[in-house]
Amino acid sequence: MTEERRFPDYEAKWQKFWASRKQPPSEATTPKSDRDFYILSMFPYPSGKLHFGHALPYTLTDAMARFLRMSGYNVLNPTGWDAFGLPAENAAIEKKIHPAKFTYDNIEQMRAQKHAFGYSFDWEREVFTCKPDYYKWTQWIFLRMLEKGVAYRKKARVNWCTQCHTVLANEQVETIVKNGEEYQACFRCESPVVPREIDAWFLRITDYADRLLQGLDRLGDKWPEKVATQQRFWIGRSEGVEIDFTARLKSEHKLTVFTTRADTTFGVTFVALAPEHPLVEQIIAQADAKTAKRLKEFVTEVLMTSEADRAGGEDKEGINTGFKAVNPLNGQEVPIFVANYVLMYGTGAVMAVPGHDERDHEFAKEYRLPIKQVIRADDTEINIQEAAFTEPGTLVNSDKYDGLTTEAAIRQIAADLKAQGKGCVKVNYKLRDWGISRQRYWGCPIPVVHCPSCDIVPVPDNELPVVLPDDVDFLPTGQSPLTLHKDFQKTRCPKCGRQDARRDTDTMDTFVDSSWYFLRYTDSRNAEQIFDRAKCHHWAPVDLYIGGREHAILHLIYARFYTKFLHDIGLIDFDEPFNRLYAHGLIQGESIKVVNEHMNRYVSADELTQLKRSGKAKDDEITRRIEKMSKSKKNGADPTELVAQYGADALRLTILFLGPADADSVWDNHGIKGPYNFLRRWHDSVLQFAPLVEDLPAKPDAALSPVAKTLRHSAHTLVERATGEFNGRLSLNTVIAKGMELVSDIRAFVTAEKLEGPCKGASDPTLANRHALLEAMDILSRAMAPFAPHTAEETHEAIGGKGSVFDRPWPKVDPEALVLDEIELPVQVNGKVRGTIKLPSQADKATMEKLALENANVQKFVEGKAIQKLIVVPGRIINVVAK
RNA sequence: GCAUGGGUAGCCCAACCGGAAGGAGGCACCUGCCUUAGAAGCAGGACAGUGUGGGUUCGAAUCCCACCCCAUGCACCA
Repeated sequence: MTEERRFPDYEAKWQKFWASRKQPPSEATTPKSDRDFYILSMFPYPSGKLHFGHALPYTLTDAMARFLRMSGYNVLNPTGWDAFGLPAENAAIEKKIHPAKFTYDNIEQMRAQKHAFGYSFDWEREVFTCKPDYYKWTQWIFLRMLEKGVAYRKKARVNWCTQCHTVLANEQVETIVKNGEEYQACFRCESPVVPREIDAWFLRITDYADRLLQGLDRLGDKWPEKVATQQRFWIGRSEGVEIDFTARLKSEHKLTVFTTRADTTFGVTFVALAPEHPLVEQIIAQADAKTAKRLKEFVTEVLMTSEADRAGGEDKEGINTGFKAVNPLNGQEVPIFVANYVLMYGTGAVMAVPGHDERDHEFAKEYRLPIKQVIRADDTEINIQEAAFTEPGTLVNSDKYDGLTTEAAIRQIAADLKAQGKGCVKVNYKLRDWGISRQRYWGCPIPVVHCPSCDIVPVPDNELPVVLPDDVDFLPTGQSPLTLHKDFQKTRCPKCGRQDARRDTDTMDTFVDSSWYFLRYTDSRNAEQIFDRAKCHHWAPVDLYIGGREHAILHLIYARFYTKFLHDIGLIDFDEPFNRLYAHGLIQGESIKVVNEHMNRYVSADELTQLKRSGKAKDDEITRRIEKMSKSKKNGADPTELVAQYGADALRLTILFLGPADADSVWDNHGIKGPYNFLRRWHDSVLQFAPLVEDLPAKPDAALSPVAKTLRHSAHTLVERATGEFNGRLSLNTVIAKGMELVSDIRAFVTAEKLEGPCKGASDPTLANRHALLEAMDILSRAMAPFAPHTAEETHEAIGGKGSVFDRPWPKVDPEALVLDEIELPVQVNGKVRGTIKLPSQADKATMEKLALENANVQKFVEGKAIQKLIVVPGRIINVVAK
């Protein structure tokens, strides 16, 4: 494989050529037209190393962008850096490198890697979320939110990461199982998460819940169903009824519960409160000493575990408070419990109906509480003592509501309660407001000032940005370095002028930075405004957004929320940021674990070969698993190394050849050989055949030979398939396969037609064939250009192409070339293939029938039988039904 | 448990708005040619009947029903 190393050489050549003639997309401020296309891949966190999680989406995006440009679109394909974030700060603490230096060094490296892949990004629009010229506008949006009451401050129980010493959003907490133990962990460092009370900034995303939901419907099939479903579930809209019970403590208190099953109100046998419920405090105060003590202990214990952890817990526990609540519908008194399974959702109190709710049923069994049936199944017998019946049905034991259906009863009961002033219809969401405060340094400062007289005062727009100071100490104390930075904090109150005001030391969640970056790209160098309105509308919204499914809820819901907010304050006309979303799959690796007397750990493939050779690992001691690539599992591969070894084109092709880009796939280092061989075969063949088509005289009128027609058919099929996939599912693997086929067809054609030497002029009898060959090679270069741009340039040049292959238009399908003169068709007798017939492709049904029945083998099978039916599917098959 | 996607040759993948599994293609394998030999290359070849069980149909990998397995995400939200 030594001599083939020339690929990387010509790759460098073309990369230089492209850089020298790069034309940025138009800066036009005209309204967006059909020919303007904004394609975007999610910008990366600059970890310093480009991995497969980047290489796949960028390769896909680049292929698409190149295809679109060749097809005549004015394409915007920017990139940038999601550059704030914890790793930089951790590096600062551990390695004493300033986060800024760490980040910019990483960016340098990754930028070089991106270039090596031959990606055609619009670099002149590059954004860095950590630069003041960007985060000035992140702060500016925050101030607008503050004005509108969308940003607010409240004391809140938050998820605290014990390792990162910071607050995490609910969405950033994962359930992790390690050594059989389940716990709530930080999505980034996997350390345990505990609850904590803290003053924090929130964004009122819940106000947008309904619109976020409706927007999903509008996006329709332009977004993957899976992502839309996940977001709907996350928003978790539920319609129900709030019902006012009366809690009888020493005095009477209103106790409101939320239920989606108001029809089961007659089945209530107890009321359960979340430990956080406001009434719990009073109950403890008024309960007898023994109960109060037990309650206090219980509440403390439950609150110690984080909310998510509580949900994961298996046993339902609770304490009977000794107090009763009155059911407003039937006046019945039921006991009030405080229970661990009740969340601070809705009102934090539930009316428990063990007969028709699984959770209440489980709890009732545990504490021997009555289980009452109030719903009857319409067709089956049910035993409510055994298991809860949670389906809708018909009401029983419910007084005047008996006989109503679930649906009707809910409506009726809600109306009756409302009339009595004891309830109302209510919509609840699982979605919570977005806590954005982080007690960290390397993030966007929150632009507010705390004044002893004026309380919270926004920093005036003309004082933005609030710049992150450089000179800070990084100590592993868990305290934000900004809280130790006296000069940063010390400021004058913008409102009253007091000198002893203090800047807020929180920074924003990095998801805030990435919630609007796609808009900044449209005018990324604008120092006066967040973006020019006209420029923004020339490109935005994004036509195609490409990224991983891991962002299905977090980033994508935040970005949609931000877009709606910016729409509401009149900045933009649209309120959905991404017209089409393409969620690419994950490239996984095969991990190998060896368990025997020598070891119990993951090994790399190379290591395994050695171990097997030395007899230290036997087949039955090896476990192979397909898993996400990770260092600890030793199943990673480094795309940059592979580019150095095989070239960018080979890696790009391999990545796209792995399978449909929206499916998960497994990386196999051997897999690169196929595409690599293809590139060489394509390149070598074109170089070998180029003299055959040099300086050809004009195409003669002579008819094409059948072989030449087959070649044209092959070439135009490639164009048809490529165009179809780019405009559709993006199963680019099939397009590459067709390209491989065309190379074989070209080689076969030259052999079959015995083409040799240069053309002998206009009278050369092979001239028509040579033109067919030239066309095929030309189409091959152009149709493969989006995938293997360097090789496409090289081969395009070899057959006399001037300039760049990307200056050529995307090839057009000649419909005539797709029609073959003669086709072969299978003939079935009673569903089994019994023969084939050859016939002109345009043959009519009668001819097909005639030829089919004349076939000797078919006759053999039909003999002695009566032909009952003839099914003729033009161009596909003929089936003879005979008995 | 729920949601979404998926089970086709030793492996990856194609066909899946029903129509020949001469598998589109690739990896690995085998045979020739080339070579001093190997590697590479060139030409060719072998290998599955589509997770399981039913149904619809002239015809099912494709449509319908039930079940099994894998992947990913969410899981006490009343």
